[in-house]
Amino acid sequence: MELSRKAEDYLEAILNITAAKGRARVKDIAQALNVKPSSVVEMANRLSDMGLVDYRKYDGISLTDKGEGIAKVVKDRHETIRAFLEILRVPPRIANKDACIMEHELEPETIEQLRKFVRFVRSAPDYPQWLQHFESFCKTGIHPCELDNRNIAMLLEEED
Amino acid sequence: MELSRKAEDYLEAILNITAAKGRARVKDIAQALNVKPSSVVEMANRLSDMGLVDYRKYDGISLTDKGEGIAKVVKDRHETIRAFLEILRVPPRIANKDACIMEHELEPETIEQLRKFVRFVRSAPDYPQWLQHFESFCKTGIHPCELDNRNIAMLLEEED
DNA sequence: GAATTAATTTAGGTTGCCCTATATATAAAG
DNA sequence: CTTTATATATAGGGCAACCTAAATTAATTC
Repeated sequence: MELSRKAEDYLEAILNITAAKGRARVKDIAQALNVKPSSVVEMANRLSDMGLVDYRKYDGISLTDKGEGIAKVVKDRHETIRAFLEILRVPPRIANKDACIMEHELEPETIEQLRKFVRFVRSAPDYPQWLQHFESFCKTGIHPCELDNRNIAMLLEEED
Repeated sequence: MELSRKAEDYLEAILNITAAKGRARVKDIAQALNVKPSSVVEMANRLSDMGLVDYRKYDGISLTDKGEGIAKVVKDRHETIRAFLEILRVPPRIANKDACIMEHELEPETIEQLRKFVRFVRSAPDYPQWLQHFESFCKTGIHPCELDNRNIAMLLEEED
């Protein structure tokens, strides 16, 4: 009973739309996933057969408990990956888009390491120095720690 | 002329097999990608139509210059992602597997940030302290920097 | 409440990627 | 050089996701 990427995308979209608008209509789902309404109907039937959504014609789509459970796991993965990419200074819109792509099929071990990394950065008492270094590395291509004592001495001299 | 994930996988496999064994035979490619030989033949024809491989029946498959160029870009992405996941302490086999999954479709900006991150870590003069901290965080769930002076004082007292 | 507009559903088709079973070509062994 | 084994190729299907066009139902407006 392996769930496809796309099926996960649909579940996540339904969860988000339901949270935002109370009810997930075919049109909204189609818009969110950039597909045609007929494709949504097709998937709705498939998900309904799997017991993951309740789908009655002309009356929107809602998650079953089982479907909601899965959707929340998917969404949580998504959030982790998005946060992680933003730590790496991927622009927010791209981070979100790529999280959509990465969130499926990665091994649990990998997701877990991403999760730990996010927690690690967030649990630091101050804004981590290495992250500041990473930022300046992104801009200059130079690792601040490469500047050894001699370089620092030179820099100080220049300040005269 | 968008190239599909799978097509990229085939190109990368052909590059690797050619490097290792001199010539990429249908059987080897099938084995590398876990598909049946007939699937390889089908894709070989498609890639040949696109001008990415030279394919003559019963005589193996080789990359054209164009195909080799693409394959090398794909392989480079793969290596970047694999290295990156290993920095995050994802076990090597899983890192490699998940790199296969991630290497397609991520935005160039995201790949670029991963690349920078890998370079950043590698260009550090010493083994980065924050990485040591991340490792102990993975084991203990505690961020070493959370231990402020008081905690350190307590720890020192215990050493008496 | 009849007519129009919008949303949804159905029917039928396409593409990518995979498969099995069968046929054919090449390589190895007798 | 013929037989056998291995590798490759072809034919014919299947399935997931998508599409367009046509039909149907629901909602809105007059």
